[in-house]
Amino acid sequence: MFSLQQVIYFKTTIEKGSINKASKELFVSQPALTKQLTRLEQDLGTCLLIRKSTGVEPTEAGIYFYQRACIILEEIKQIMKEMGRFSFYSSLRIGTLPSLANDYLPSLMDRFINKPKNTEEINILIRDTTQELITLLEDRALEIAFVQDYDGHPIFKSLPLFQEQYFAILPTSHPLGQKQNLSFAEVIQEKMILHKEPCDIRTSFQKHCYHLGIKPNIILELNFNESLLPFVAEGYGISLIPEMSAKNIQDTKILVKKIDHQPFYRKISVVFSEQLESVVFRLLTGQHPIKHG
Amino acid sequence: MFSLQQVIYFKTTIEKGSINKASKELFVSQPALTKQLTRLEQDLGTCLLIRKSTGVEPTEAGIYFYQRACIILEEIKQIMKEMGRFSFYSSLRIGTLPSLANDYLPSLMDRFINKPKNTEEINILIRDTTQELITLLEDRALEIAFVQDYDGHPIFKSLPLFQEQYFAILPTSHPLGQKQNLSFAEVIQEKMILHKEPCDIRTSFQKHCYHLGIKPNIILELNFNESLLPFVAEGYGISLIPEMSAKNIQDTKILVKKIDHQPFYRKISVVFSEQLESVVFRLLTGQHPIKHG
DNA sequence: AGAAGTATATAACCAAAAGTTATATCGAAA
DNA sequence: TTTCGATATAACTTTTGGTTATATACTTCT
Repeated sequence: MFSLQQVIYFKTTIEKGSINKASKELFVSQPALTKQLTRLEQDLGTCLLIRKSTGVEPTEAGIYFYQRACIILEEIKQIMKEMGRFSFYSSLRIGTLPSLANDYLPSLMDRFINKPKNTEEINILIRDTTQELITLLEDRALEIAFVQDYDGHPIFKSLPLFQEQYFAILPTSHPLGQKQNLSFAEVIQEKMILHKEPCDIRTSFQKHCYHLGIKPNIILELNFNESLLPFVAEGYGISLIPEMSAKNIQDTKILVKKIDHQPFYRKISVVFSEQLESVVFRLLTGQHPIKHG
Repeated sequence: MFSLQQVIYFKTTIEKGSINKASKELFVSQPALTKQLTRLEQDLGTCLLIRKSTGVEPTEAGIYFYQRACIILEEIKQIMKEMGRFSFYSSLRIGTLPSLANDYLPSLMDRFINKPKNTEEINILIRDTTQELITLLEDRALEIAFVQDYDGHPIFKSLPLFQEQYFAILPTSHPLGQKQNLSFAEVIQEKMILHKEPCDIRTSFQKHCYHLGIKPNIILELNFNESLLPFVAEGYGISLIPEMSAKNIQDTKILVKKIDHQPFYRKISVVFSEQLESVVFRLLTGQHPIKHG
């Protein structure tokens, strides 16, 4: 009997029109995918794909199987979701980045917890980097993680939540303080203060700079337990923080400026193991699925 | 993601009401089944089965999943069948027992081959025992086998075709020749001639005797390349042959007698690999599925 | 109550399946 | 032709599913 995994592999391959591309999407190597597709064809006793040097296209049998497979997979997805209401996860461990822990996450939690029958015990764990949170998920020390700039994982599901821009923070005395808004180009010509690796802001900042072909001028690198703010306030240089965190800055020695042109932003996603899809759904919408029977 | 196999395992377990019983039906060990069921529960994030010392019963979630699973599995079965019309099996290797090779199988073949578009090349292979045929299936030297007294296999599908009685053959001079019909009890008190192991007739004959608590009196054991008939004709003893073969006996020195009470019979089945279900369907019904598109 | 009989769970181990990297092959386009 | 993008194959490793042996727990029978 063929496996569901093979069917998913096949579906993706058809949709991408290429074993190569599909293997990337599926987070497996191209030979692994080739092998599974061959096995599926053997199991069904038919040829499903015509292999060309430009990619693959389905045979008549392939088209037929694809159509049926899509329906089945859709049904299964549905069942998985439905099963969520019987979930035995009575306590939830949620991980988050520090910047989301103050406002965003608590507001979600409120809606979630106040619903009747949601008697789950919820533990919130804060970690400085996306990487750390993913590792905790992998170790099953977490069920759900709120992370940034996430680009997929072989075993977890994810849902993009929102984007937000980074803001520049500078000392009040700084010449750029005169301007209403700044551009990214202006910002990176200044002396920058950033945290050392691993650091999500730093990673995406460097990616952004590389993309624009500019080399930033980092003059100070802090450990994660040190706050950027005092160094900026003291005039060592300028730095970047997410909009959310920017809103909370009270320090009168620091100016917060929006970056207008070539905006530099982060994407927030929620990542979770497959069987928790329905719990995440509830968390995000505040809806409680009806229990039947 | 859970696998289809796990779903099949779960379905069987529910239907049998016992992991133990289901494991026998599925041809796997009880711990293997236990493990897969546990994994399925983990994958779905729910408890599906209540384990008792009398067996298992489904939880609310289990009942729900069972219902959905049945539908999905039915659909998949359907798809497998449908895929058969694209099958790349253009030549078929069919194995059979000698007793079926003369009349029964050729009559099937005629109907099959004469259908238009059935241009398959068909090879018939004759082997003396069911065991040999199953081994050839396992080695993929055959696609389909016609066997007797078959009781399931972990990887092949099968379909019972018909039953037929064994007849007694005796020398014309034999005292029992007077009677119209014989009983099994009468037969086994006589001196018996049988083929040596492995031999399907012998195996089921001994099982039947054991079941009735009688010990047969075997006075002569032949190799498979030797025919029973001359020995019976010469009066060494009596023997048993299937009805089909009995009908073909011309020898005037041999009498064929039906066994009336405690009838002793064999079950003929066709065994085949999963993806050939639709071909077997065609073979047995003479119908040719319509090709679409 | 104690013993026997079922049923499921766990442990240790083994074989088969699925994954990986490195490399070959093949056709299309430059 | 050469290069590039795509699939196939080979050799190897890891993971999964399977096996036997054994433990544990609940009925049932004497």
